[in-house]
Amino acid sequence: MAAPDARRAERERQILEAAVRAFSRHGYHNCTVAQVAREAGVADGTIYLYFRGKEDLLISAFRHVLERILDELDRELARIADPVDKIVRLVELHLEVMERDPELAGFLQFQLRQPDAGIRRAIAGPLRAYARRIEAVLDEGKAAGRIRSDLPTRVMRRALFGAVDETVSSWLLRPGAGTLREKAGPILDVILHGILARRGERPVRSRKSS
Amino acid sequence: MAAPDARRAERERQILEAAVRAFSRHGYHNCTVAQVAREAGVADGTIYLYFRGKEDLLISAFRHVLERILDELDRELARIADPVDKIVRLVELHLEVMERDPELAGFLQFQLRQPDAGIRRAIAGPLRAYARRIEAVLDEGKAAGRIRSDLPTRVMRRALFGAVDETVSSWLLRPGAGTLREKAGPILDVILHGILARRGERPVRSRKSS
Amino acid sequence: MAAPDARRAERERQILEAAVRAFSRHGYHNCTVAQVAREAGVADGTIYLYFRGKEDLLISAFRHVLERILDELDRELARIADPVDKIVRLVELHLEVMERDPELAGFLQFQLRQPDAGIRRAIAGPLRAYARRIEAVLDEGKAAGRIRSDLPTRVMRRALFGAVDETVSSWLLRPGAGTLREKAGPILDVILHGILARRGERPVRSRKSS
Amino acid sequence: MAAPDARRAERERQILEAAVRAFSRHGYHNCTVAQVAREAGVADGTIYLYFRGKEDLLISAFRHVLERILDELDRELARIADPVDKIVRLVELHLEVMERDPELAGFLQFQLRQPDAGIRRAIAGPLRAYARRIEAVLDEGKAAGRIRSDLPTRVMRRALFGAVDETVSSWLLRPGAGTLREKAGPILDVILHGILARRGERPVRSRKSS
DNA sequence: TATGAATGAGTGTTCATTCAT
DNA sequence: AATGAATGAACACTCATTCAT
Repeated sequence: MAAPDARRAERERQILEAAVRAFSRHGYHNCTVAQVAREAGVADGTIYLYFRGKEDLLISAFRHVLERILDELDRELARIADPVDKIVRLVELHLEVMERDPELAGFLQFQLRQPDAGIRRAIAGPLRAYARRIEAVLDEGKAAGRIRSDLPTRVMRRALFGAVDETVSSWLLRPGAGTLREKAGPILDVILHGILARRGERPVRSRKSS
Repeated sequence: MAAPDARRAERERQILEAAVRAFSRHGYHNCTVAQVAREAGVADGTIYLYFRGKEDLLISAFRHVLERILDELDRELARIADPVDKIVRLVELHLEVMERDPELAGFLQFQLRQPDAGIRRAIAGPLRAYARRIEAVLDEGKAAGRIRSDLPTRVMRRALFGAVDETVSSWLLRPGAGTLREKAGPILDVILHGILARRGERPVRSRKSS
Repeated sequence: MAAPDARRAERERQILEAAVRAFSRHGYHNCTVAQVAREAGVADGTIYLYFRGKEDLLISAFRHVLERILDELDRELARIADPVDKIVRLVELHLEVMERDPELAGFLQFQLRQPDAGIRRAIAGPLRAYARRIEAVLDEGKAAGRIRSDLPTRVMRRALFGAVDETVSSWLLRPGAGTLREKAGPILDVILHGILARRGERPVRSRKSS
Repeated sequence: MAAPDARRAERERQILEAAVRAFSRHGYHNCTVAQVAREAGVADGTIYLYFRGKEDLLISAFRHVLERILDELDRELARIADPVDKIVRLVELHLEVMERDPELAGFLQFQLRQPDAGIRRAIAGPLRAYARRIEAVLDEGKAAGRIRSDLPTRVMRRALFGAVDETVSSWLLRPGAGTLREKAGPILDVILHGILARRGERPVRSRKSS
């Protein structure tokens, strides 16, 4: 029946998920295309029927993975009304996804951070979709009066994402330091309330500007 | 005969600083040892009289660079009494260093983030020295009652570093988005005071635990 | 059911002529079987129902092309009585064929001259049929007392063919150097009468020498 | 001593001559760079210290070989006064060179005739130097009144070269058909005097022009 | 008969590293 | 100590050919 497209899509998925595993396991640069092919159970040449090359494989794998994460994220956030609860859930989900599949985490956290400028740029595009999700939630919070509106959304987003991202990286480097899920609360506490002790706090100001 | 060790140290420094420039410019993987040698003004083989190989060059360059940054940081922080002011200065200095030398920034921000597990581990060691500086300041703040003591120092450190790090990365990828220095205030504001609107805020709680 | 053999022959011709075009355009080695298939409007695999492989395709294409050229040659020569006129016509026709279809010319002149020994040998067979035509005409001339009989026919054939062949190659490499047809007269003059000055010609002097 | 340049030149020659042998033996396309390296007694990578790549190797080898042939040709021709004798000697030498070193002959006759347009063009340049030698001798003959001046030099050159070239090719394809040297006389006879029987010859004219 | 997706063998080239000078 | 010529292992990618449909 009319399933050649489905067949093709299935094959593509099979290769992409093999790529995530193989890249995560051996490291993008040390991983040969042949290893990805073997992991996917196809011949070397077959890879090139679906992707332009190794780099395209990396970028496509990222897009594939991100798509599924965004889907899950959107589904989850749709169920939640309160903007702050959404932020909470977003952070939790981020950590859950990483903890659930460490190979995926290694892929996203390390293999994707390629020093190569071309790859970085190609990654940046899709990544912005995730950034927009975060900013949308923050803006929603601002509109609802739950999030400070005297700060640029982008600054808050970078702080939030940076904090979570750094946490995941640390966790991957030091296995056995507890679960990742349990870090959600404290991180959120820092981002939501700040680290300053409540009483006697004085305004912070950049001391010099030159 | 006067100072053979000094001579050697000078040569070493010369090569390391060439490595930072060369790696930053071409990318670690695309940069050949010959390019580093040319940049340093020595022969290819000479590199191997000072370093075990390309990887050692990357790691040593990082250590060299970090050492100088830590020296400057320590000098600066020694002048400041207030723990919160120290945090402020730490963030400012981090951003200043990056802005002052974009080649150094590219090196630290991109070339150093190698997917290779071995490199990552080797980088992690020296990096902990920087982490310890941050944590020391935070602990000082806790002791002085200026920083919340109901949160693990490490969590705060990760949030602070992650936020700053993410900001630097973003800035490098989008040139012309203002100076880096001017981002210090807002980031600190987020980390110190949090992003929640002040009045009517209710406790944040993780909604589900499964 | 009507004419399965005719159908097959037609398909074969269609592929062979596509091969001539494709090989000529891209060069035998740079031309993929898939390109020939596309040019012929058939699937890649279909090629292999008609030919053993790429090399067989080249050789068969040559045979196909040569056959038609020989047919035309035979028809033309049959009309001519005088052996020398036959030689003249042979050269003219050779040049006409090449000029008429530059893609065919490129195929015969360049793509066929494969350094591969196996191909060279396979080409040599059919080519001998052309050589025999030339030699037949020369022998006819000898018998009629129009052509010198103190020289081996084969030597004359090689000189004649070599001169014409070299002329075609030169012409293909320098487009815009006149028509190919107009070269027939001078070449024939050389081959028929030689290059030696006949009698008491006086010295001609090149007007400039630099 | 000051012999680094000499050392380099020697190495280069060593590789080029290995390339001629290897290309001739296996065929340019079937010959791997590794085979050339082995033949030259150097490592694969060393080839690339002296040449840009496989194609450059082919072209450089041709230039190298041609240079030596031209040197020998010039030395020989310098000794001869009579222009026609020069032509005779040129043809003899061409055949001698080929016969003397069949591997060189195979290289020049087959491996160099690459269907690849880029290579063809690169070969054409140096080859013109040989063409100019032939034309110079012909012009000399014209000036001395020994060679017909009613024919374009280029036409004569193409006929002469084509005839000799075709002879060499034939000889390489049919070993055991006598020596190459002995073909010089007959070929020259054809080119110098033509193939027409002397008596009763009538003017040759192109019969039709459409 | 025809298709075209899949195969996997084959190779030019780079570059980190070594070592004779 | 310094050089830089030489090394050779490693790898992405192409494409002729096959075969299940």
